Formats: sequence, C-alpha cells, structure tokens
Amino acid sequence: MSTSDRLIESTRELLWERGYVGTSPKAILERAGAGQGSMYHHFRGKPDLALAAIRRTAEDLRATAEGVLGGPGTPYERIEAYLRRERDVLRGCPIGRLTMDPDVIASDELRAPVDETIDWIRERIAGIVEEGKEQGQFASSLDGEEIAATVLATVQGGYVLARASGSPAAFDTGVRGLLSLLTPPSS
Amino acid sequence: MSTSDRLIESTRELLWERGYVGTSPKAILERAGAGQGSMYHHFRGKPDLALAAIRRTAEDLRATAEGVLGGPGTPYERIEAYLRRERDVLRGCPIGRLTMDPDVIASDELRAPVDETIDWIRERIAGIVEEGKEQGQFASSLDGEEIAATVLATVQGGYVLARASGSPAAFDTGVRGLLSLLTPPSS
DNA sequence: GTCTATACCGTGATAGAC
DNA sequence: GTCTATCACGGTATAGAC
Repeated sequence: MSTSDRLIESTRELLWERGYVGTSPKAILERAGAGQGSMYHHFRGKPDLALAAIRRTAEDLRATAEGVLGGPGTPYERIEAYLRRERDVLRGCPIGRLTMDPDVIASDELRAPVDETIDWIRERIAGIVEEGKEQGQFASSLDGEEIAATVLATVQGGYVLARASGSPAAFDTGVRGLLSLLTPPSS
Repeated sequence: MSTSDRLIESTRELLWERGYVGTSPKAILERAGAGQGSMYHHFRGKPDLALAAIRRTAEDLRATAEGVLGGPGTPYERIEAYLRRERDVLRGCPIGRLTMDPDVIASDELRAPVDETIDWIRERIAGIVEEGKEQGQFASSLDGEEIAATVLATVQGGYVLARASGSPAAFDTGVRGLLSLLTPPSS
C-alpha cells in the first residue's frame, strides 16, 4: 500500500471514529506512520485529504448497499436484507455521522459525497418499494420515496439510539419495529 | 441572567451547533461575554460545564416531548403530533447529535443524560402504542417497544437525511412514510 | 517523495490581581 | 466573583534538507 493510500485509510478510520472536527493531521500521520512532508506532498491539507477519504468511504458504502439491495429475493426480502445486514452498530455509519460535523456541513465540497451517497441509496430503495407495489407485496397506498426515507432514517436513527444506550440492541429493536410495519399482509 | 446561566446557555448553543469536540472554552466565553476566571470559578472545566449544559437541554427536550405526547387525542394522533411537531430540522437534535461525539460517548457521565432522555421518550411512546393496541387502533401484532424505537429512530435519522441534503424536506418525507405505515386501517 | 525543523495560533487550565 | 497574564501543549501549515 502506498503512502498516499495509507494516509487515506488512516483518515477514513479516524473520520469514522472521531469525525472531521475531532481528527487532526497529527493523529492521521501517526496512524499512517508517515511524516508531515508526505501528507502535504500528496494533499493540499486536511480538507483535501478528508475529501479523498470520504469519497472512498462513500463508494464502499454504495457497493455494500448494492450488494444486499441488488441481491436475490422479493422486494420485501431485499429491504429486509438491507435492514438486517451485519453492521458494526456502535461505530455508527461512516457517512451518516459526517452530517453532524459542522465543518463538513459548512463545506459544499465535503458534503457533496455524503449527500450523493445517501440520495443514491434512497432512490435505490424507492425503486424497490415501487417494484413491490406492482407485485402487490406492498399496499398501493404507500409511496416509494417516503418509505425509502423512512427505511434509511430508521437505520441512521438506529445508530443514534444504540450509541446513546451503549448497546446495539436498540438498533435491532427499531429495525424489527419497521419490519413489522412493512410485513406484507399475505405473510 | 447570572454569569453562570449565561455560560450554560452559551455552551448549550455551541454544543448544538458544533458538538462537544468542536466547542472550545474560548468560544463559550466570547458568546457569554465572560472571562476565563468566571468559568473556572463556577465550573471545574469544560466537561463540568458541558454536563450542566447537557442536563439542561435534556430537561427541556423531555418537557417538549411530554408537551405533545401527553397532549389530547388518540394514541395515533399523539404520536403523529410528536412526529410532526415544529422542529428546527437543519439544526438537528441537540441531544441526539451528541451520540456522534467521541468524547461524550467515552464519558459515562456525559453520556448518561443523553441515554436517559432518549430512553425516557422511548418508554413514553411505547406506552402510548400499547394504549393504542388496547383501543384497537394499532394491530395487536405490533410491539410497543419496537414501534417506539422505530418512531424515535425515524426522527433521529430524519435529521441525518435532512442535513445531508441541506434541506428539511427529507425529514418530512421520512415522517410521512412512517405515518403511512402506522395509519390505523379504520381511517 | 519523505523527513525534520520551525512557526503561529488555538486550546484548556492555572495564578494571582482587583 | 470576575478580570487579565501566563503557561504547556496540540493543531495546521510552511521551509528546506536529504
């Protein structure tokens, strides 16, 4: 792995653990085992390096989501698979957590990959819900965009509940509640 | 308002805007119009002042929640009122956002009021759902604790979606989706 | 391309005058 | 009770040697 890659990977870890405001170049360099010079050679500064790290994390998350949402099964099953997929719940969402970072939100450049990733997953789920409506698995009264937002919000909020209590249980409880509301009447 | 109160209020605002890690004593003092001495006279340091601020915000939030959840109406209507209550969506939840703060989560003392507040609201909603089940407004197959976690998660996650996109719309969309799933079949 | 040295400012806390 | 002075340390960036 190149020095540039090590810097990006270290930044990704720290952004996940401590957010943008809580992550210092010094901490990144220590974790990457690199000196100041390397970082400022490959990147213009902290925001530039963070952008590279966020973009890589965003791509990863998209791929992971597509892995379950694009998998086999009925629309309900694919959404269930998304909701139940293995997660490191107490670590939170590496993309969602950035929305609570004032410096990320203040920068259109840093916020863009966050926005795009969440939006992409939302549209993906919305399409699956519409598919489920056509197949009669979901009530036609439901709105794909709305349910997609609810599904995504339940996940993002589930992390909040879990981290507040210090246990992953609350995440799973919220997911079970949503699934009980989504369960097709036929089953 | 006493100096101590001004310090606490300034801290509350900054914790909401920038989180714990992003808030410096200097910024607090500037906003409160006080000197260093005042702060260290009334509080032992930044964590102590933050604890006072978080406790006050937690009490406020609990009171606001009780205002709608303990209001008039059927169980569904009270939950709807909670979900639809006026919020400064783009500012996020002053309590929920703290769960993404590494230093808050690392401290049992700072995390406690966050945990207790969220837990209290969750139990309050769970009771209302159970009430609704007794009245036949909610399906008996639903679980109060689960639905309560879903409701709270939708709200907390709604803030994430809204802040990612820079618009409150996503919050409302998620709430509408949840309400469409919760709507009593009778109506 | 990577390193160390240096600089400057902000953070968080203490000391002691008023 | 509040102020300013001071302090040690960390954050972010630059310079220049190797």
